[in-house]
Amino acid sequence: MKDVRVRFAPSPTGALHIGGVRTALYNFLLARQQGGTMILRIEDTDQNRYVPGAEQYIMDSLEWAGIKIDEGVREGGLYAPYRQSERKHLYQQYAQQLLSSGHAYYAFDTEQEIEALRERQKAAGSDQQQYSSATRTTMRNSLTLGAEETKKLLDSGTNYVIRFKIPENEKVVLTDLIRGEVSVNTTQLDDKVLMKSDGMPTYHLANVVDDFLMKISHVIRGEEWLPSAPLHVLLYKAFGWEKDMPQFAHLPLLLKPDGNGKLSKRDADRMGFPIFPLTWKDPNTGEQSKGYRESGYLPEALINFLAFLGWNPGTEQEIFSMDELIQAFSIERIGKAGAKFDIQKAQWFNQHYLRAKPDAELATYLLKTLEQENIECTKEKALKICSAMKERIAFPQELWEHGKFFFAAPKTFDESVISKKWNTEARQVLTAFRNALKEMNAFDATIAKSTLEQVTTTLNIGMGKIMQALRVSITGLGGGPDLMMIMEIIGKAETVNRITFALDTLPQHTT
RNA sequence: GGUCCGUUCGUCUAGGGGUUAGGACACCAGAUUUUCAUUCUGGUAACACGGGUUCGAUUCCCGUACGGACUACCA
Repeated sequence: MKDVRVRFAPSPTGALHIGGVRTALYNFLLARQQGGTMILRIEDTDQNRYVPGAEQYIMDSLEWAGIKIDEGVREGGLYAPYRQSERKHLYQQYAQQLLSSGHAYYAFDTEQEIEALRERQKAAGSDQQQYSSATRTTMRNSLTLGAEETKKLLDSGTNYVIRFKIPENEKVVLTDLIRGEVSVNTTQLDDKVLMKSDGMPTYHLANVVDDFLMKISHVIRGEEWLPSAPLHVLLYKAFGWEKDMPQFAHLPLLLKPDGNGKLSKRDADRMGFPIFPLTWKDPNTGEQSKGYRESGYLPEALINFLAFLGWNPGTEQEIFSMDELIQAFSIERIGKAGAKFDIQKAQWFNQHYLRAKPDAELATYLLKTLEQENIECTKEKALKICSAMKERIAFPQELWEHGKFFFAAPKTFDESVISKKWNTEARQVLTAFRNALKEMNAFDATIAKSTLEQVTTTLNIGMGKIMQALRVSITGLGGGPDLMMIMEIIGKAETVNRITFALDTLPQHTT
């Protein structure tokens, strides 16, 4: 079996879409599993749509996600260059080959002439393709004009494109690794432009030429390419490369969470989740889109989530590291139907991976946030906070967002807790507890607990009845990590102050 | 419109001629937790429809419906 060589071939027209990340991932998994090569090829044949920074963004995104490139623009490789704009001469050369073998022809039709053809077909009620075996004889091209006239036009610098001459009434069958045999008749195909009038190739030509030259073994790409796959097969045949044709695998699409249709940036914005791996600022509009990274998603969580959108191992294991995915992956187990994008599941994965992180790593993150907020905190304290918080958060930023009370006394108190639990008994216990605390020297979570137990026993009031009140007096909230640990972390003096403040300011209900 | 592709719980999916149609997320309930969350236990919930083939079809075949992709000198 020939070496596995796969490529991810994005176009640098903007940020990398999350669906693109999944495509890259599947390619990568196959390459790694088979001991093959992962190639990043930049498909920048459309000069009008080129966006500065997009290429760098794509590479940064893949790197963040843990998808490593073996050959590419940055890495180099035996088949360089990996940027299609730098391979222009190659496409011209291969287009010439097709021209001389009679598989392609020059076309000189203007936009208006093409438009006129379209009108004629519309009037005739035809369902056929625009420029095809049925209509090419009526147009201005090297087939109808003859060699002499064609040469004259070429020499005079007339604009032209090179079109592929689709064979007449032929059945094209291709085997897709995911969908099985797909067949289509060439009467349904049109004479696609291979070389544009600016001298650049179209996707179809460049893609086939490069995949051949780069010895690509598997073309794994989105389902949106399935309709043009027969054209690509025809191209391989025309070049005489049929035996070296890569195997195709067209991936099911990522669908919007509600309703139907391809997942778009619009949907993501509307539903409030990222669509790009990293934050992206569109240089044209100036619009900024928050990425998965900046939203607190861990790369391992995103990868695990993405891997399961369209693929599954056939076992009941859900948690997979990249290495495990590499082991378990197989194209055969990729599904055929589109997968709706469920951000809740991504959050669950994130929560899982976040919990698995050592406290020290989370503490480093928290400390960085605190620095930005100009809040002092020792490493020991950060460690304790992370340990206390980690079981109840899904994103690292929640360490700070849900843990502000560790650093500042509450200014407001949860109304529903106050109305339900802030009563005479609670005030009694809190007062006694606060007074007892004042008297002591040593203080930690265990002491806080035993002290509170003593107080409640003495006053003969159940601990459950006053816990919420105590919590709200210290954190302002109705929920949070272990209260005794919170008191230990903020310290005795702060605990006493906060209880005192609450007793002084909150209404003295007598319920 | 045409071509191609698809259709199992709300979502991701397993399964496959005879199953109590399995798991996960979400949701709901109970337990535990002195509170919230965690954790644990349990629960609700699916084979798009119609014809075949067959002793038997969710599974195979054909239609229908629905959905999607494509239909550029964009990728």
